[in-house]
Amino acid sequence: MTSVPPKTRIQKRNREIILEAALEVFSTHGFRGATLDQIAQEAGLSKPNVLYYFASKEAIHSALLDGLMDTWLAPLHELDSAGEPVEELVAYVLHKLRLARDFPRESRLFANEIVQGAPRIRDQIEGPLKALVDEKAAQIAAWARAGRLAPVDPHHLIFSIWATTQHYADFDAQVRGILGPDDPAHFDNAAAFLTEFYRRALTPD
Amino acid sequence: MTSVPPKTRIQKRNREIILEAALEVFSTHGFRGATLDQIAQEAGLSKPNVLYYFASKEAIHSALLDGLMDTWLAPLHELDSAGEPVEELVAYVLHKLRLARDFPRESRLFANEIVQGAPRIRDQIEGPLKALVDEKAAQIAAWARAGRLAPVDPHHLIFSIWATTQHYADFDAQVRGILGPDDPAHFDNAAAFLTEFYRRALTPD
DNA sequence: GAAATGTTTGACCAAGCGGTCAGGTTCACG
DNA sequence: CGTGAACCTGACCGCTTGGTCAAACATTTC
Repeated sequence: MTSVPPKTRIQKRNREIILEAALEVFSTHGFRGATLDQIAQEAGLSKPNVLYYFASKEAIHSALLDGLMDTWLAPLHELDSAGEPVEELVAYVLHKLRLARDFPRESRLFANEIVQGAPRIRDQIEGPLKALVDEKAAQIAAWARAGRLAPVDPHHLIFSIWATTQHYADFDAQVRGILGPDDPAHFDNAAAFLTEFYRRALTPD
Repeated sequence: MTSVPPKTRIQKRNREIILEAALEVFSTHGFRGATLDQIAQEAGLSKPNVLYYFASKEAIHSALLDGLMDTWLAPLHELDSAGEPVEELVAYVLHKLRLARDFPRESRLFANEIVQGAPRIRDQIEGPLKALVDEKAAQIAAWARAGRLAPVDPHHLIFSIWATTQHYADFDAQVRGILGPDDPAHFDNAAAFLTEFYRRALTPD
């Protein structure tokens, strides 16, 4: 928001190294559980050097969250009102599941934040996120009214999609504990299950 | 496990006060984010007094998790192989949703723990929880084979139920941010949505 | 090649942390 | 009502935390 884009290439590189390290640490320990020393070590820099690039621990965390929100919302943007409703929604489910598989740390960063009451991103949730969800919910409701989709509460449908997909990133430790640590296909199985599941539930009679 | 049941009524009372306060604090800040001072203040006791009843911060956290695991597993135990499959599963969904509504702090305590890699309850997950889930998954698979249930991957079905119900406790901040802070019926709406949703998805053709 | 600017660090600090302890207070019970 | 056990607390301790700073080291620029 207020930050000027980094000037030198060293700045650009080190800021990125720090954000990468911070993502690792924040996503596995939460904001308070993470320490600057941990982040510095993970980044291969000294602590004062980390603070040379970011004003504070808070600032690193904010930078991460800001940079992420857009990526996280993107797939919902793609819900196309011109498409075939059931297939559009299934595609959204699979897109979100892919995100959970490829960016689990980002997902857990959000999860940590929201479980603890979203103190730092409340505004983003009540503002742009709510606006986008409301818009897409209206779209889904219109589909349902037109009989092209089983009648569903659109907001709760969206929640269910978030829940079922992000579960594989956020609760990975539990999923792996139950399925066994090395079930390499469990994301594929999840994809198959969710596809079939949402298709059955959403296809109108 | 090793703890002798408290003797005096003062011990019983204060241990309970401390656990109640600790649940509040741990569930909103995570283990590392919570402090003994916070717990002591919330409990209305001095910090040394808290440590008179529990050996350490760890010990309080363990006591909470131990006492909770059973409650959390109970509804899955009730899945009755003699019942009607779809209705049994819908009843399970609603039972879990009620738990999320009535015990959100307990749910968030687990969520915090699992998001951060479940370092303290890995054994419980890979042991008793996995055993119970595998048993019930076999039951569900049998129902599906008998044609009394749509064909589904039983493990992923159970994950989806956990995800969709606990979502309303764990991600409460997000749900409220989107639905508006005072939608008193949102749990009822969720119940209606999930009932309809799982019925459609699980009823065999 | 030197001055100016940008980068890095060891040493340090105040505050907060989990936990201890000596001693005072309250309670149960004969 | 006396006494021993249970309960409670202020003061304190060693350690970690986020953050500072002066000075050393690189890098760019002219």
